[in-house]
Amino acid sequence: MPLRAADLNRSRSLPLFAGAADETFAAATAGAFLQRFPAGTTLLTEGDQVDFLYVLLDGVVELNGTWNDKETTLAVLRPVSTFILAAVVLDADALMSAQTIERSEILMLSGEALRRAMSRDAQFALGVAQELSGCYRGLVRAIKNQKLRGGAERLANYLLTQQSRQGGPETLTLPHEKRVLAALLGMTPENLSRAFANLADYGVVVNGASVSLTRPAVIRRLAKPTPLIDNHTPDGTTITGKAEREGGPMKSLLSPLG
Amino acid sequence: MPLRAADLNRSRSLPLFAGAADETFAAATAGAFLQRFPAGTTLLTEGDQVDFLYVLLDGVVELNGTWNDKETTLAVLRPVSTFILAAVVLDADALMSAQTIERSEILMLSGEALRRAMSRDAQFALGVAQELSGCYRGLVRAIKNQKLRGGAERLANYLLTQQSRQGGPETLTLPHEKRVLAALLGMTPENLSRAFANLADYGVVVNGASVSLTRPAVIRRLAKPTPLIDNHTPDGTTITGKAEREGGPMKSLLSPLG
DNA sequence: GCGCCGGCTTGATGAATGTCAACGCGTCGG
DNA sequence: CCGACGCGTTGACATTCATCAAGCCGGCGC
Repeated sequence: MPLRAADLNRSRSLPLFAGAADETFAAATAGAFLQRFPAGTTLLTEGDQVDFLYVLLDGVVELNGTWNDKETTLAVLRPVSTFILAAVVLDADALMSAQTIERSEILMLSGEALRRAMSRDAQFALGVAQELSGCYRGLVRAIKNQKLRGGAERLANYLLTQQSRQGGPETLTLPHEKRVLAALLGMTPENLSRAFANLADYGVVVNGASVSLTRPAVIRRLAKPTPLIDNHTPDGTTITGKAEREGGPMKSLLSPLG
Repeated sequence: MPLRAADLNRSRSLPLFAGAADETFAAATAGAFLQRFPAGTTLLTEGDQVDFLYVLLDGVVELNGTWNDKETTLAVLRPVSTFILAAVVLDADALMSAQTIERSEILMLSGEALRRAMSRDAQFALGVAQELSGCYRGLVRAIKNQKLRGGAERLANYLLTQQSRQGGPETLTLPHEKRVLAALLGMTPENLSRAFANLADYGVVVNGASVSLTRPAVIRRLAKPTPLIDNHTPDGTTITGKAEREGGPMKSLLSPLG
């Protein structure tokens, strides 16, 4: 609950607020408060009225949707990320649920205040529009990834993006439990296992959470990555501050989650 | 090419411009021009630099993405709709291709001018953010629809939304060729045929482009429509002018396309 | 140490979907 | 009138994927 200056500073450096006047930022964060949640907490259920913009400062949260007793993961977020911006802008119901995967620290900003701030500060509204554009494009990538590629191909591309985000070493570390990864890639844990097994022929060696891509050329020939689907832009924990780079809240959508 | 006042008026009534000052609207439409395209024209290819915001005034256009010789339809748009707003806001490459399905009339607005206008007029920037939020939510619905429902269920829900949009009569008219519908629902034309055949047991009678939903209760029990996925809001050809209603450019995403 | 439990893997099976081929049936042009 | 062509349908088949069941393994508490 104690709202520290350091926490506000982290929000200030969000691309979302990049162009905003200090005055605007102050107004937008006026009624803000910080909250800490244990792992497995449901922050928001789809259909709920959304009153706050959430800013994940620490931890991991998952966004998912359900229908008819089935569930699908839409994104896994890492700090610093905002989420449910679109619902806040429209003052509408949430279309997805959010729950913590690990113990998380979340800053909550009044939706009402944000909307007022947008009306007053064109630069801030522009920042919001840019952030939303990034989210939108993240979703377009996700749909293309989902509908155009098979399971093994999605995994291969995930590994390549992950490798790129971690600095391009031969062996990378999976940032999530495999079950979470499976959900993110739109398959069952069983099929993720089999997909890994298939990739063995392409020089992918798995050892727990660490994965080595021996034979980069071969795996790339299978994955056929493209900037029109895969966003290899480094974006993970470090905030760039440049609003133009794509991948706001949803940056972690398919591969971009590390 | 002749830019008539009537055409500009139609754009003026777009929710996108609802809050904008007349001055802003004038500036944004300064270098605008109107263009007419025959059916089957490619307006934009994914990867292209985007210099204009497109406003579909008449006709039908399809948005799709490709990878590895496969193609998927992301949306089918009807007038009046804007498209590739996100790319314009970020001054980025297009993530999807656009092509006319029928002869179309399209207004093209300078992206540069739009971005400048956003910087100057907070109300306009707010309108853009709202439009983008609607698009974003449309995509979220699309992903949930795609990942959580099977083919027959997607079709059933499509029919229900379509029925709702056409005023709720027992028998509705498919607004597209079946091949286009199949692509929109994420299946092959063959499977669409079979899906229709399956729905016969649920009181769905197909006769060319006209479909009758005898036994509404039965088909609804199969479809299980929900506002968290299906947007039954009437939205088709008539512009509401209310920016808050959801479903901007992408409103036609899954069912909302008529 | 022992046993329990959760995450992961593996195999067997079935449902859903894509692919390929053939056919009916309209439209259109010779 | 006839034939070509495009759309839609139907059937046989292959592939992908989910589901169910069982087993392996490492961590942790007793």
